[in-house]
Amino acid sequence: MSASGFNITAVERDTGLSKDVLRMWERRYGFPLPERDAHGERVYSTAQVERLRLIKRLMDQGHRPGKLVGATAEELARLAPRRPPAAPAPAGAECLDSLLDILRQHDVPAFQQAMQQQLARQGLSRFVLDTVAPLSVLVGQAWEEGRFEIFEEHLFTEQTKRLLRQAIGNLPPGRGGPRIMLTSVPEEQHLLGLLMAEALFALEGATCISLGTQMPLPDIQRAAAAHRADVVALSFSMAYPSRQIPSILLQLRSMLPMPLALWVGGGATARFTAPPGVELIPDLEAAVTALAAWRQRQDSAVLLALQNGPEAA
Amino acid sequence: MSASGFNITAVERDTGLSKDVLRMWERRYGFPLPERDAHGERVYSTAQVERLRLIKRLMDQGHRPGKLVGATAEELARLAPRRPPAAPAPAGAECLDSLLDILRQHDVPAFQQAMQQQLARQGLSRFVLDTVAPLSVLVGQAWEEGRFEIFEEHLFTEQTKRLLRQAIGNLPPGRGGPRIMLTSVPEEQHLLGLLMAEALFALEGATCISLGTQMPLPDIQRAAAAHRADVVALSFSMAYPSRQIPSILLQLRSMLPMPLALWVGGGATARFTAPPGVELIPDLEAAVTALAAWRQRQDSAVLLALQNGPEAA
DNA sequence: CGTTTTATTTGTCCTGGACAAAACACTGGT
DNA sequence: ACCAGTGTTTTGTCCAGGACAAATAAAACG
Repeated sequence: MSASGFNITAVERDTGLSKDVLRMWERRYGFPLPERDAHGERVYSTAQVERLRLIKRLMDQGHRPGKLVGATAEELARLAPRRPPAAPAPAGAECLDSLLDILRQHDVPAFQQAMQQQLARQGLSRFVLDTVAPLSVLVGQAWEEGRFEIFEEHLFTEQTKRLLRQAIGNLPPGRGGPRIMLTSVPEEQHLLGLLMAEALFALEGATCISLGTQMPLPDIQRAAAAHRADVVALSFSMAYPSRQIPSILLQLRSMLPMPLALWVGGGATARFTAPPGVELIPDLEAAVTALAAWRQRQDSAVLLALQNGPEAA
Repeated sequence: MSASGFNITAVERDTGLSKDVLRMWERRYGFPLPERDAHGERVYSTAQVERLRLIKRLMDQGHRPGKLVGATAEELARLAPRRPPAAPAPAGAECLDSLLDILRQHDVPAFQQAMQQQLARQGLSRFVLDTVAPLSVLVGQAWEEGRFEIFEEHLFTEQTKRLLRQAIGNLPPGRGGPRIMLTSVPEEQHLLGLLMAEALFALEGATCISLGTQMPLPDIQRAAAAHRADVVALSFSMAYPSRQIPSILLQLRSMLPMPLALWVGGGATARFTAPPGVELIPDLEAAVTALAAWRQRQDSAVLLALQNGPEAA
């Protein structure tokens, strides 16, 4: 229908490739070669944007752009993710598939009810680990492969956020453990991962302070001080440009006092190495582990202080 | 602590000013004039970033950059927001002020509890109209005037979203009335207004389908069809560039079948006129009115159909 | 006084050059 | 055969300065 074209800003937004990269590829590889409007500005076709999105996805899986711009059908064959052999979720696969089916039928009440049921059956912890997490991966894959519309993905995200928030709200307000501040950096708007982590942390009795997404670094610093946080937990989704992450973490690390822990999770964690002083949380199980480790460290520190000089307190 | 400098990407991230703008200002106004590293790349100081953030905030209030880069103390005086003379909320002001105070003290449990209490006292409808709506205006103003940090505003938004979603979830699932699909266009990420509207609609027994924010226009079209929506409700926040809104609405209107109503609300509604076939919802009271009007129209249409030819059904 | 026309301000896009960091390919030693 | 070190290619980001259009303010006009 819409024969409309995309300008370079729109393409940057829709593909996650920066303007500089788009122009560079055009210069070096001759793709994409957009039309120009009356004023000489680039106008990308829908097909080009589609293809760029595919290329970006393959790059996120570890391929290199130079190899991707040539050829066309072979890419589909090469679709095999290079980085993670990624064993598909084994257990409860039928159940997840049936949830996907409900989504595809746009039956909101049925989806809500099925999820509620699943939550009641599994309990919040297993529900997060065994249902929400793998389901969100499946939805992401389905969308990337064109089997899902954007609005179906949005619907899943919105309904699931709702459910998780409600479940978290029903927990007794955490008073103990570390004070964990959860947020994400600017340009990173995915909240679902943070909510899943928060659910698990709250279940363990930690005090969670949820600031939503897109917090500028200086504000993270100020917020951590204002809330007397022991831990700052960040999430970087699969889509976030992983190249920029280490420098962001380095900078944030230098802005925060050392005793404050910095935990980083999300789909992007597979694609970079953490600077010193930053703990990588590759998956949700690791989040629980990190929490336990923090507490143990804390306990032994207290013990040590008592041994060395009880009067110091 | 951090004697570190910011590179241009970090400044873009933390201030919201694009690299192009930063270089342009340097060329035109001579500010900011960052140091250069060994390789000739810009290195901004913390003070410069702070100042840029202040300038950005004032610009969002309607000031122009040319006037802001000169002078230093006068800006603090000029802090007065230029856009809205904005009559302050009259009724229940003390209560709102006390909520603001709690926020300023970063006491999350106390805020949650106070809001819960307020909700129980007022009921959902009045709570939305008399507490959440004016409070979000106040928070917005406080942020613009520098009396609130960004993270305080985010905290308010996040906690309030949580509360509203929970309250909506506790309502009986709407089965009747129009089927209302709520979402926003790309670049518009504010959800709170949509949630407030959803709460009111759900209270009236309408069926709400919430897709979250940032839905591309073609997907709105497809989603409306898939969900058999009677109404598409969009929200444009104060911050959205109002110039672009009419053309977006015109385009969307042409994509949707005519019997489907298109309702548009949010802070931006004061600054543009609606194209034909689009209903403007300037505030939340109007949302309830629009719903009642839709139903009445529907009823009389049914009645008319019955009078003219009952067998047509 | 309200509306149209002109001037100024301001942001975004463009080209093409340069360089560093990462990924890869190759070497020689144990 | 495996590993460490070195050279080469790939790839992304930054820079400068020019151009222009969209947004805003100022001026002219009815």
